[in-house]
Amino acid sequence: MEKYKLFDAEYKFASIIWDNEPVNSTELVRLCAGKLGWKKSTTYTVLKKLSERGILQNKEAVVTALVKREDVQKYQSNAVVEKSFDGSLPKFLTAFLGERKITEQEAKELKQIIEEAVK
Amino acid sequence: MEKYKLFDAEYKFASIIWDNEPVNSTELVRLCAGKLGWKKSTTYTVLKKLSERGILQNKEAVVTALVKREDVQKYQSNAVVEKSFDGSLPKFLTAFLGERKITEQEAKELKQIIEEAVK
DNA sequence: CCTTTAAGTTTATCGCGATAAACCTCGTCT
DNA sequence: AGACGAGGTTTATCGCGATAAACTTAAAGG
Repeated sequence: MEKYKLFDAEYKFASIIWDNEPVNSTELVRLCAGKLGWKKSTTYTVLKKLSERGILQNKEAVVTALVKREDVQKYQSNAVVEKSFDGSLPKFLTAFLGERKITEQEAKELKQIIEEAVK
Repeated sequence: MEKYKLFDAEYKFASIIWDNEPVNSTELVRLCAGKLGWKKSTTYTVLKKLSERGILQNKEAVVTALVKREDVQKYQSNAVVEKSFDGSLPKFLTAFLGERKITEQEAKELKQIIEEAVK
């Protein structure tokens, strides 16, 4: 879904909402000022845009998300693998791990996630 | 390495070089025209910029890469995981797989890559 | 009433990535 | 000599994402 594509600033913004929803809009302005250094107008501008795109919602000063963080993350992860790794997860994994070493414990966790997907 | 950060257009461009190096610069102009729809000047402009950044090299009309595709991919994969998944590979994998199902064969390949990294 | 503050919209500004136009130098071919 | 193509640089243009200034409206409180 193209709908889930968020730009960097938008994603950071949405993250704050996911972490705090439901959140009052004025409170959100305060949060964004603190965490992103944004002015009030910036917060409202971005909020409005994302609302128009059906990502967020602002009803009577109560802001909530209409799409799940997981769905956006899913889109993002797919997009990178698609764009830079020919859509190949193995290629991605190989690149990511590189010479980096992981512990037995971490490996176990990863393998479990993979098992889960084999169904 | 911050040096490995390539923008979208730059990455596509570099990919063409990785796929064809060493490549004559005029030939590269032809390739970019075909694959990216670029004008000659665009190719040279980007080529020069990436050369100044030590990513590529253009010596006597012969273009080669100074950094490995793998290193750039490694940077990119790390960047996404960092930016959108708190640096957690498991989180990334979970998001990527979602409800998607993979075959036994694919799972085996992935697990092998993981094994490789356990050292 | 008058001020203050919450809540929100409309309309810029600005930097930068993406792309190209225009121009230049040299060698070679006719 | 003049044309032509290879090889390349310098200097725009342009769209867009990021951010904000300025203004508005409405409710609350003294």
